[in-house]
Amino acid sequence: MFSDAPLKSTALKSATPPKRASSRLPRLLDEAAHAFALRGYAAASVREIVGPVGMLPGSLYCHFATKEALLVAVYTEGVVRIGGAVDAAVADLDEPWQRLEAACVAHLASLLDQTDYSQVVIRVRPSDAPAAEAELIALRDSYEKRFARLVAALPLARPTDRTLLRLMLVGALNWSQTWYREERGTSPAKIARRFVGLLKANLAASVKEHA
Amino acid sequence: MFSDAPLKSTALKSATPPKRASSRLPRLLDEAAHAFALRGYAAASVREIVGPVGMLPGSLYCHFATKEALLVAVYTEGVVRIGGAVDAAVADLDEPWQRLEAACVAHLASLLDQTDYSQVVIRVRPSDAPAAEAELIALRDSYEKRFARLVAALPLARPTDRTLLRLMLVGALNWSQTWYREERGTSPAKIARRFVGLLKANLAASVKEHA
DNA sequence: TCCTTGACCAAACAACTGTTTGTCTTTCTA
DNA sequence: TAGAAAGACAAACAGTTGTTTGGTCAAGGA
Repeated sequence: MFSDAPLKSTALKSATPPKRASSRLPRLLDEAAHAFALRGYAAASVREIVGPVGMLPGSLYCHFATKEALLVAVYTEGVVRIGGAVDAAVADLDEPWQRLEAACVAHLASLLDQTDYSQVVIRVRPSDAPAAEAELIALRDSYEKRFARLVAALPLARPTDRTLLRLMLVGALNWSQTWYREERGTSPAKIARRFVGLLKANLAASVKEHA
Repeated sequence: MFSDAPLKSTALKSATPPKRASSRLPRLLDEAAHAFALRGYAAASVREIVGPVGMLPGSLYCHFATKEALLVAVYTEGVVRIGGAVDAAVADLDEPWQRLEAACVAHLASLLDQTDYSQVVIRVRPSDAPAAEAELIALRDSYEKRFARLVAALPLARPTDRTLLRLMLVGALNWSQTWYREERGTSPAKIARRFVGLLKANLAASVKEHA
C-alpha cells in the first residue's frame, strides 16, 4: 500500500508515529516472505527485507531474535495458509480420488497463484537454517501428512507402494514451481488435475466416476 | 576435461589446450561441486571451496574470472556427466518405454548415488547467478531435451499432453533429491522404475510386455 | 501521575563476502 | 639457456553480512 520512504538519516524525530503497537509486523512478515520466496533464504539479506517496510536492519530484532527465527515465522505462516487451503478444499468431498485431486489443486494454486508464504515452504530447504532445521522439517511434515492420509484412503486396484505414489505426486507438484510461468496457457488447477489424472486411470479400483 | 575459463588474453597458439602438469584445477572443480551441491550456490563461499584444496581464495581467479564462472564450469560438467549417463543407458534399447525407463533410472542414479556434479544441475537455480542465468538455463534445457524426445517417441493409447507427462515424471524424479536418504531400502533405480511404472500401465498403447 | 513496556532509530560492530594487486616459483617452449 | 607465462601465495581491498548497543518516544495500566 503505502511506503514512507526511509530516507537516509534525516531527522524525522517525532514525525513518525506510524501506528499503534505492532502495526508493522505483518508488513515485515510479508516482505520477508517475498524475499525468501524470490531469492531464497541465504541470498535474501535482512536489509532488503526490512527496507521496503521502512525500518532499519536493527529494528528487526525487536520482533525476532535472529534471521532464522524470522524464517521460522514465515515458514509457519506458510504452512498454516497452504494447509488451510488444502483442508478447505477437501472438506466437503467424500470420494477419495476427488479429495486427493482437490487437495492437489489447492496445493498447486497456493504455490503458483498465491504468493510468497506457501512458496517459502517449498523453496527453502530446512538445512539452509541449521539452528531451525528440525523445526522446519517438523512443520513441513505436519503439512505433508495430509497427503499421506489422502493417499492411504485411496481404493487401489492392485497392491501399490502408497508412499512412493504420494512422493511422486507431491514431488511433481512441488517441482512445477521451477518451470511454471503464468500466461502459458495451463492454469495451476488444470496442471494439478492432469497430474492426478495420469495416475488415476491406472490405479483406480472402481471406475464408476466421471459422470 | 577442459577449462573454458575466459582469463585475460592468453594467446594459446596451438589448437591443443595448455596441458600444464600437476594442476589442481580438477580438485578445485570437485570441491566446488561438492559445496554447491551441499549448501547451494549463495551459501557456499569461495573460501570454503578453495580451502580443502589447499589454495587461498585469490588463487581461484587464476582459473575463473568470477565465482559465477566457476559455477558455470561445474554446471557444465554436471550436464556432461548426467547427460552421458542417460545417453549410455538408452543407447542399446529400442522399445520406447524401456528407453524412457532406462533414462529415468540413469538420471536418478546420477542424482542420488553419484556425486555432486549432477546434483548441482538440479539444485542450483539459474537465477542464483544472474550474470550466467541464460547460460545455465540453456545448459539445463540441452539436457532435458532428451526426455522430451523420449516421451515424444512413446506410443500412447489416447491423446495425452506429452509435455505435462514429461514435466510430471522429471519433476517427481528431481524432487526426490529432497526426501531421498540412503539406507532406506529403496534404491534410486527402483524408485525411478516405479515412477515410470505408475504412468506406464495407464498410458501404454500396446500392452504386450511384462513377459 | 508515574512507570513500565514495546517498537523503533541511529550508529556502530566484528566477521565475512567476492575480488584485486603484486610478487614469487615452477615449468614448458623457443 | 633464455624467456614467457601458468599457477599460486600473501596481503589487502571495499563492500556486505547478521547482529548489538544505547537511546528515544508513544502508549497503557497502576
